[in-house]
Amino acid sequence: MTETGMPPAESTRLLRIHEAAAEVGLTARSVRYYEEVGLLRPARRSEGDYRLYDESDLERLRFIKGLRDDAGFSLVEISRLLEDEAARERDHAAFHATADPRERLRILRDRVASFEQQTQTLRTKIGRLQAMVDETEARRQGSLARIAEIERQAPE
Amino acid sequence: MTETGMPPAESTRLLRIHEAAAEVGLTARSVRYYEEVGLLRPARRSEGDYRLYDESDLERLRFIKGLRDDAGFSLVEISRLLEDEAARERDHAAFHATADPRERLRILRDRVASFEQQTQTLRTKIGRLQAMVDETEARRQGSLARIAEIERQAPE
DNA sequence: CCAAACTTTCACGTGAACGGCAAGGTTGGG
DNA sequence: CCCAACCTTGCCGTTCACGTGAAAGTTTGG
Repeated sequence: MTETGMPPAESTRLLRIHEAAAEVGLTARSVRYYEEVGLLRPARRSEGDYRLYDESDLERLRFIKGLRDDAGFSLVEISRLLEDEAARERDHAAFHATADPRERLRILRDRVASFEQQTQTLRTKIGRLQAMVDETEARRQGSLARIAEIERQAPE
Repeated sequence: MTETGMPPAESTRLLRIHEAAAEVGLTARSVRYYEEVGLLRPARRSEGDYRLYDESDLERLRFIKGLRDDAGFSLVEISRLLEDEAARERDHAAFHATADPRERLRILRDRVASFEQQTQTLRTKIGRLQAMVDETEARRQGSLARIAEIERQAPE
């Protein structure tokens, strides 16, 4: 039945590359490429060296896709944004390796700082887009004014 | 030919490609490329076929650069966004060619519609970015909660 | 146990968005 | 009128972000 020496009784289901890619709306090739340029590594490999992705990998892939599609960041920029995230993951291990509350606090505070850094970057981008919206709005108002003018001078 | 023999009373200063490019923070090569893919044509050419850009060209270039750098749109996407703009420019001529108020109203209303289309596209993008900000904020809150927990259990 | 379906790495191909150079023509100050 | 500093088109090179096989190994339903 289920006991063959008991493999890691992890309840985290692991997906192969096509499944994982489909789950987040990417192609397997893209996912491999992201690994190639250092954006993520699969949680583990199977006995036959198949890439196996867990839920946190999927989260990360979704985040990458969001930065790419929605924010229009290049993979290099995403890389920089995720540098903090990488540090976070290293700290994650460190966090569980220590029981010292002071150490844990330091790690958590670093995470908070890096989240703030990310939101700051995103908000800067939002600000620029908003400026473009405002400008377009202004031009629209200009046209509306001219419409009103004509309608005043030559009512139907 | 329909000219009066008089050169267009240039009240607008015209810039050559390097000057125009520098003015908006692009390279001459990029500007030529944008022309190649149909994003803009210079206001006119000199006698020796030099490209000459006027102020409205600069505005357009700034808009393109904004869409490219700030919004992260591809040139194809920009092309679609500016398709309306191209129609606007054709209409600009038509606008000045006609004195019929009804025709002018139609043209102006088209312009307004296209402005609204542009802001809509931009706002969609802003919405997606905002969602990412919200998510990052939520994760930040999670860390803050864990910090509070530790501080409660092990006050300094 | 076997074939189908999936995966691996390696390698070359592709479209977008330019960079850079060559071989000329144009402009403008002296 | 001359020449340096622009500009033109043409064309090939490059980087990014993948796509597309090829050849071989792995997993799994029957």
